[in-house]
Amino acid sequence: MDKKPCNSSQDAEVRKGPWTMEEDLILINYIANHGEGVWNSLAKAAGLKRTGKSCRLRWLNYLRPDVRRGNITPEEQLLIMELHAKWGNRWSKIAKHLPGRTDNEIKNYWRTRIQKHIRQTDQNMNHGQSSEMMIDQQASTSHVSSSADPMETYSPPSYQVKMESDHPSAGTALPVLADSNDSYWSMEDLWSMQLLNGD
DNA sequence: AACAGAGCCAACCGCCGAGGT
DNA sequence: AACCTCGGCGGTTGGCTCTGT
Repeated sequence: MDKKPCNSSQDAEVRKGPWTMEEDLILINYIANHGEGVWNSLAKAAGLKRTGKSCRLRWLNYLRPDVRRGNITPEEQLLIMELHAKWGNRWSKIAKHLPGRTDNEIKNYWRTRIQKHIRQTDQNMNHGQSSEMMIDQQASTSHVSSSADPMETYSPPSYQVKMESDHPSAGTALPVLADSNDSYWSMEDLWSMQLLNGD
Protein backbone atom coordinates (compact mmCIF):
# COMPACT_ATOMS: atom_id res chain seq x y z
CA MET A 1 0.00 0.00 0.00
CA ASP A 2 1.06 3.45 0.52
CA LYS A 3 3.00 3.80 -2.58
CA LYS A 4 4.68 6.93 -1.49
CA PRO A 5 2.51 9.59 -0.03
CA CYS A 6 2.64 11.40 -3.29
CA ASN A 7 2.80 15.10 -3.47
CA SER A 8 -0.11 16.29 -1.54
CA SER A 9 -0.28 19.07 -4.05
CA GLN A 10 -1.21 16.52 -6.67
CA ASP A 11 -3.67 14.85 -4.41
CA ALA A 12 -5.37 18.12 -3.87
CA GLU A 13 -6.07 18.34 -7.53
CA VAL A 14 -7.95 15.11 -7.79
CA ARG A 15 -11.64 15.71 -7.98
CA LYS A 16 -14.11 13.35 -6.40
CA GLY A 17 -17.82 13.12 -6.15
CA PRO A 18 -20.52 13.58 -8.74
CA TRP A 19 -19.48 14.40 -12.24
CA THR A 20 -20.45 17.69 -13.74
CA MET A 21 -21.83 18.08 -17.19
CA GLU A 22 -18.68 19.83 -18.23
CA GLU A 23 -16.55 16.93 -17.15
CA ASP A 24 -18.81 14.53 -18.93
CA LEU A 25 -18.57 16.50 -22.11
CA ILE A 26 -14.83 16.61 -21.90
CA LEU A 27 -14.65 12.90 -21.39
CA ILE A 28 -17.11 12.09 -24.15
CA ASN A 29 -15.41 14.43 -26.49
CA TYR A 30 -12.00 13.09 -25.75
CA ILE A 31 -12.98 9.48 -26.15
CA ALA A 32 -14.87 10.24 -29.33
CA ASN A 33 -11.70 11.66 -30.79
CA HIS A 34 -9.06 9.45 -29.28
CA GLY A 35 -10.80 6.32 -28.18
CA GLU A 36 -10.71 4.56 -24.86
CA GLY A 37 -7.78 3.07 -23.09
CA VAL A 38 -4.92 3.97 -20.78
CA TRP A 39 -7.30 5.72 -18.49
CA ASN A 40 -4.74 7.45 -16.36
CA SER A 41 -3.13 9.05 -19.35
CA LEU A 42 -6.52 9.76 -20.80
CA ALA A 43 -7.59 11.61 -17.70
CA LYS A 44 -4.52 13.76 -17.81
CA ALA A 45 -4.56 14.32 -21.52
CA ALA A 46 -8.18 15.31 -21.45
CA GLY A 47 -7.47 17.75 -18.71
CA LEU A 48 -9.75 16.06 -16.24
CA LYS A 49 -8.79 16.25 -12.62
CA ARG A 50 -10.04 12.76 -12.07
CA THR A 51 -8.34 9.46 -11.58
CA GLY A 52 -8.21 7.09 -14.49
CA LYS A 53 -10.40 4.77 -12.55
CA SER A 54 -13.01 7.39 -12.06
CA CYS A 55 -13.03 8.22 -15.75
CA ARG A 56 -13.31 4.61 -16.71
CA LEU A 57 -16.17 4.04 -14.32
CA ARG A 58 -18.02 7.08 -15.47
CA TRP A 59 -17.63 6.11 -19.08
CA LEU A 60 -18.57 2.48 -18.68
CA ASN A 61 -21.46 2.97 -16.34
CA TYR A 62 -22.99 6.12 -17.63
CA LEU A 63 -21.58 7.83 -20.67
CA ARG A 64 -21.12 5.02 -23.14
CA PRO A 65 -23.58 5.52 -25.98
CA ASP A 66 -24.83 1.99 -25.82
CA VAL A 67 -25.50 1.93 -22.14
CA ARG A 68 -29.12 1.32 -21.23
CA ARG A 69 -30.42 2.44 -17.92
CA GLY A 70 -33.58 1.75 -16.03
CA ASN A 71 -36.45 -0.34 -17.26
CA ILE A 72 -35.05 -3.71 -16.39
CA THR A 73 -37.39 -5.92 -18.31
CA PRO A 74 -38.89 -9.10 -16.85
CA GLU A 75 -36.77 -11.01 -19.31
CA GLU A 76 -33.66 -9.31 -18.09
CA GLN A 77 -34.65 -9.86 -14.51
CA LEU A 78 -35.17 -13.49 -15.22
CA LEU A 79 -31.81 -13.70 -16.89
CA ILE A 80 -30.12 -11.94 -14.03
CA MET A 81 -31.56 -14.38 -11.58
CA GLU A 82 -30.63 -17.35 -13.64
CA LEU A 83 -27.09 -16.17 -14.18
CA HIS A 84 -26.70 -15.20 -10.58
CA ALA A 85 -27.84 -18.64 -9.55
CA LYS A 86 -25.20 -20.01 -11.86
CA TRP A 87 -22.28 -17.71 -11.18
CA GLY A 88 -23.04 -15.86 -7.99
CA ASN A 89 -21.81 -12.31 -7.65
CA ARG A 90 -19.89 -12.29 -10.87
CA TRP A 91 -21.56 -9.08 -11.92
CA SER A 92 -19.33 -8.26 -14.81
CA LYS A 93 -19.79 -11.73 -16.17
CA ILE A 94 -23.53 -11.46 -15.80
CA ALA A 95 -23.49 -8.02 -17.37
CA LYS A 96 -21.85 -9.40 -20.48
CA HIS A 97 -25.00 -11.35 -21.11
CA LEU A 98 -27.17 -8.29 -20.80
CA PRO A 99 -26.25 -5.96 -23.62
CA GLY A 100 -26.18 -2.38 -22.56
CA ARG A 101 -26.36 -3.17 -18.89
CA THR A 102 -23.46 -2.48 -16.59
CA ASP A 103 -22.20 -4.61 -13.79
CA ASN A 104 -22.82 -1.74 -11.44
CA GLU A 105 -26.43 -1.47 -12.43
CA ILE A 106 -27.03 -5.16 -12.17
CA LYS A 107 -25.31 -5.25 -8.85
CA ASN A 108 -27.44 -2.39 -7.55
CA TYR A 109 -30.54 -3.94 -8.97
CA TRP A 110 -29.80 -7.20 -7.30
CA ARG A 111 -29.07 -5.67 -3.96
CA THR A 112 -32.01 -3.32 -3.87
CA ARG A 113 -34.77 -5.31 -5.48
CA ILE A 114 -34.06 -8.96 -5.50
CA GLN A 115 -32.14 -9.28 -2.30
CA LYS A 116 -34.84 -7.36 -0.52
CA HIS A 117 -37.41 -9.72 -1.87
CA ILE A 118 -35.36 -12.66 -0.72
CA ARG A 119 -35.31 -11.32 2.79
CA GLN A 120 -39.00 -10.74 2.82
CA THR A 121 -39.61 -14.18 1.48
CA ASP A 122 -37.35 -15.70 4.06
CA GLN A 123 -39.19 -13.94 6.79
CA ASN A 124 -42.56 -14.97 5.51
CA MET A 125 -41.71 -18.60 5.31
CA ASN A 126 -39.79 -18.98 8.47
CA HIS A 127 -37.78 -21.96 7.58
CA GLY A 128 -38.66 -23.48 4.34
CA GLN A 129 -36.82 -23.78 1.20
CA SER A 130 -33.87 -21.64 0.59
CA SER A 131 -34.19 -18.22 -0.85
CA GLU A 132 -32.19 -19.17 -3.86
CA MET A 133 -34.70 -21.81 -4.63
CA MET A 134 -37.47 -19.35 -4.26
CA ILE A 135 -35.89 -17.13 -6.76
CA ASP A 136 -35.39 -19.97 -9.07
CA GLN A 137 -38.97 -20.89 -8.85
CA GLN A 138 -40.11 -17.41 -9.42
CA ALA A 139 -37.82 -17.11 -12.29
CA SER A 140 -39.01 -20.23 -13.91
CA THR A 141 -42.56 -19.09 -13.74
CA SER A 142 -41.32 -15.86 -15.11
CA HIS A 143 -43.35 -14.20 -12.49
CA VAL A 144 -40.86 -12.35 -10.54
CA SER A 145 -41.31 -10.53 -7.37
CA SER A 146 -44.31 -8.38 -6.85
CA SER A 147 -42.09 -5.46 -7.40
CA ALA A 148 -41.43 -7.05 -10.68
CA ASP A 149 -41.28 -3.85 -12.43
CA PRO A 150 -41.09 -0.90 -10.35
CA MET A 151 -38.98 0.65 -12.95
CA GLU A 152 -41.63 0.89 -15.52
CA THR A 153 -41.96 4.49 -14.70
CA TYR A 154 -38.31 5.05 -14.36
CA SER A 155 -37.58 8.42 -15.75
CA PRO A 156 -34.94 8.41 -18.40
CA PRO A 157 -31.40 9.12 -17.43
CA SER A 158 -31.90 12.47 -15.99
CA TYR A 159 -28.58 14.05 -15.95
CA GLN A 160 -26.66 13.52 -12.80
CA VAL A 161 -25.85 17.13 -12.46
CA LYS A 162 -28.87 17.45 -10.31
CA MET A 163 -30.77 19.46 -12.76
CA GLU A 164 -33.58 18.69 -10.46
CA SER A 165 -36.05 19.80 -13.04
CA ASP A 166 -37.89 16.69 -12.08
CA HIS A 167 -38.24 17.81 -8.57
CA PRO A 168 -38.61 21.50 -8.30
CA SER A 169 -38.39 21.28 -4.59
CA ALA A 170 -34.83 20.20 -4.74
CA GLY A 171 -33.50 23.58 -5.42
CA THR A 172 -29.89 22.87 -4.83
CA ALA A 173 -28.92 22.31 -8.36
CA LEU A 174 -25.59 23.26 -9.63
CA PRO A 175 -25.56 26.86 -10.55
CA VAL A 176 -24.90 26.52 -14.19
CA LEU A 177 -28.03 24.76 -15.17
CA ALA A 178 -30.39 25.22 -12.39
CA ASP A 179 -32.48 27.99 -13.65
CA SER A 180 -34.27 26.35 -16.47
CA ASN A 181 -37.11 23.97 -16.23
CA ASP A 182 -35.89 22.54 -19.45
CA SER A 183 -32.48 21.80 -18.18
CA TYR A 184 -33.09 18.14 -18.25
CA TRP A 185 -30.04 16.64 -19.75
CA SER A 186 -30.30 13.27 -21.27
CA MET A 187 -27.43 11.35 -22.66
CA GLU A 188 -28.75 12.15 -26.07
CA ASP A 189 -28.36 15.79 -25.31
CA LEU A 190 -24.85 15.23 -24.20
CA TRP A 191 -24.00 13.29 -27.26
CA SER A 192 -25.49 15.80 -29.59
CA MET A 193 -23.54 18.48 -27.80
CA GLN A 194 -20.46 16.43 -28.21
CA LEU A 195 -21.15 16.11 -31.88
CA LEU A 196 -21.67 19.81 -32.17
CA ASN A 197 -18.44 20.50 -30.44
CA GLY A 198 -17.02 18.06 -32.80
CA ASP A 199 -13.41 18.90 -32.61
C1' DA B 1 -46.96 21.04 6.28
C1' DA B 2 -43.12 19.06 8.47
C1' DC B 3 -40.39 15.17 9.90
C1' DA B 4 -38.56 10.56 9.82
C1' DG B 5 -37.47 6.43 7.67
C1' DA B 6 -36.71 3.54 3.66
C1' DG B 7 -35.18 2.87 -0.87
C1' DC B 8 -32.39 3.76 -4.86
C1' DC B 9 -28.43 5.00 -7.46
C1' DA B 10 -23.89 6.90 -8.52
C1' DA B 11 -19.42 6.92 -7.10
C1' DC B 12 -15.43 5.48 -4.27
C1' DC B 13 -12.35 2.09 -2.12
C1' DG B 14 -9.48 -1.81 -1.78
C1' DC B 15 -7.92 -6.03 -3.71
C1' DC B 16 -6.34 -8.96 -7.39
C1' DG B 17 -4.43 -10.33 -11.77
C1' DA B 18 -2.17 -9.23 -16.16
C1' DG B 19 1.18 -6.98 -18.74
C1' DG B 20 5.27 -4.34 -19.24
C1' DT B 21 9.93 -2.92 -17.89
C1' DA C 1 12.79 -12.98 -11.56
C1' DA C 2 11.15 -9.08 -9.30
C1' DC C 3 8.88 -4.84 -9.30
C1' DC C 4 5.65 -1.44 -10.90
C1' DT C 5 1.58 0.28 -13.18
C1' DC C 6 -2.86 -0.22 -14.94
C1' DG C 7 -7.31 -2.16 -15.58
C1' DG C 8 -11.08 -4.68 -13.82
C1' DC C 9 -14.05 -6.46 -10.24
C1' DG C 10 -16.89 -6.73 -6.17
C1' DG C 11 -18.17 -4.54 -1.94
C1' DT C 12 -19.48 -0.51 0.45
C1' DT C 13 -20.85 4.17 1.32
C1' DG C 14 -23.00 8.82 0.83
C1' DG C 15 -26.47 11.62 -0.87
C1' DC C 16 -30.81 12.37 -2.89
C1' DT C 17 -35.69 11.30 -3.53
C1' DC C 18 -39.90 9.27 -2.32
C1' DT C 19 -43.35 7.61 0.88
C1' DG C 20 -45.61 7.25 5.12
C1' DT C 21 -46.88 9.22 9.64
